[in-house]
Order: sequence, then C-alpha cells, then structure tokens
Amino acid sequence: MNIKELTEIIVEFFEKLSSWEDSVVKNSGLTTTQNHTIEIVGHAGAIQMKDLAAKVGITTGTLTVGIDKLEKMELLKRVPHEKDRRSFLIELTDEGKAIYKQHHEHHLKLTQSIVADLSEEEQTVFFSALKKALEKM
Amino acid sequence: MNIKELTEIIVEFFEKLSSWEDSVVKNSGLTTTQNHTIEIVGHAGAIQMKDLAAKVGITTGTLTVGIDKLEKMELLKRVPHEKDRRSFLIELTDEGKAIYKQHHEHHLKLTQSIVADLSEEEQTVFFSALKKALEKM
DNA sequence: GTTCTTTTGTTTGAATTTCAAATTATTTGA
DNA sequence: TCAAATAATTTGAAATTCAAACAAAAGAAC
Repeated sequence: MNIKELTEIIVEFFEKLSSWEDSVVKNSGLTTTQNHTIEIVGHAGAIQMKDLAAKVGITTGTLTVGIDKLEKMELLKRVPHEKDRRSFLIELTDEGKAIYKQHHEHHLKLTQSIVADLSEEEQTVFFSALKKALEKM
Repeated sequence: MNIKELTEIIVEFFEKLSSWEDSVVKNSGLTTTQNHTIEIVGHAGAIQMKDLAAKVGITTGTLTVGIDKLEKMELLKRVPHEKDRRSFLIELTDEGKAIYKQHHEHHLKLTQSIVADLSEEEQTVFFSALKKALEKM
C-alpha cells in the first residue's frame, strides 16, 4: 500500500468530516466550542472542569465563562463534587441530552450513507481497521 | 455491520485526529485558522480570497486580516489575478511551503503508525473504503 | 458605448472568545 | 498543624470574528 496516497485520503476524509461538522453545528445555533463541549460531556458523562477543559483544548478560565453561558441556556449544569468541595461535575440537562442525541442522529445518517456502498465484508474490515488505528493514536 | 458501533468509531477517530492535529499545531506557533489556511493553500495551490475563505469557513473580511498577518510572516503572498484586477491569487512562499511540507511529514508518520498493524489486504480495503466514503460526503 | 447590477476584496466598529496571571477555597502531604 | 499543590473563578488585555458599509472592477442589458 502506498503510504502517501493513504495519507492523502485520511487527510481528505478528516477535512470533509470537519466541514460537515462545521455546517451541522452552524445550523444548530451553537458555536463550535459549545458544541464540542456538549459532545464531550455527552460522550464522557459527568466530568470535572479541569478534565473537560483539557479535552476541549481550552484553559479552565475560558471554560468557566463557557459553562456559565451553557448553564444559562440550560443545556448543562454544575453538580457539586461529592468528595472535593473545590470541584464540580458537569452534566447535561435533559435539553442538553436532546441536543446531543439529535447531533448523534446526524452522525448516524452520515455513517449510513458512507457505508451504503460497501459490501458487508468491506464494512467489517473498515470497522476493524479504524479500531486498530484508534489504539495507535 | 452495526451502524451504531461504526458511528461511534468514526466519531472517536475524528475526535482523536482533531486532538492530534491541535497538539501538532500548537507546537508550530500558528493558530488553528492560520494552519488551516496554509494547509488549504498547500493542497489546492494558488487560490482566490473568496474561495479560500469558503474553504476555511470564515468571511472574506476575516480572511483579509488573516492573510495580512500571514503575508507579514512571509508564509504566503498575494499575487494579482491575471484576468480579474479585483482579485488575487494566494500562494505559499518557500517558507510557507516548508511549513506545509513539515506538517505533511507529521501526517505521514501518523499514517505509518496507523497502518503498521494492518495486513496488506486490510490496508487495501481500508483505503478503498475511505475513498468510497469520500465520494458520499 | 452607457448604465445598472453583481462580484471581489477591504475597512470599520462592535461583539465574542480566548489567554495568562492573580485570587479564593479546599485538599494533600510533610 | 502548616506549607504546598490543586480546582475553579475573576480580571484585564489581546486576538479573532462577524456583519455591514465601502471602493473598484467586471458583467449584463439595453
């Protein structure tokens, strides 16, 4: 297999997925960072500020402001940490969960359209290749 | 093939690639948008402001400021459009090309490590699956 | 060829986002 | 018990972004 060609394809795949994500997000009325935040909380579940900031790729100071806003929008909430009174766990509200789910539906549709042209065997290999790739990253 | 599982994996793959890209970019001293701009010009070659803005996902006003800065950093340059005196073509300078190449090297290394665990046949299927997927996006 | 409309890129002013550093409250560990 | 480290917030300043207004040039209609 030609590594250069494969790299090109991976980069293109990433680029297209990014634009797709961008356009989906723009229609949702949320900013990229807000959407990213909800995605991470939705996927990871209750999570501390500092860990969330690291995952989103911003400082905790910036996150504080961002969470203030999302809390006002009632998409997520701060829940006091049981064992550490300095800390909070960030969780999605019902409305936040709904938005997360809706976004996930978009992803499902995209996957379906991606997969439609692949044979059952190709799908299986594609799946396991991605899985192995993930372990390396 | 289970669509939900596959979707999960694709999203995770995308997430990891994003963080990887973020960390690579942060070490380069460029902002995400600046890097994105250079990536697109590097990949697409000489390109007009309006097309570049669309690809980066920003307005032309924002791009004007961004290109001003990158031009001062001597990473790219405005070249007058031959047939349309309103317009410019944006091109990478030698230094810009070097940065683009360097970034591409990082991608090559990542691909190599991703592919290392796949059999020749898996690689081929992975490649063609990605290719087919691209057409659907 | 002249006029009207559209397109291309720039400028402007305001809003938003972000960060680094200082601050507060709490936990950890010596 | 007390000093150091950690979690989150606040602050002030810088950077990024957008929408809208603008100038210059191209294209269309007549």
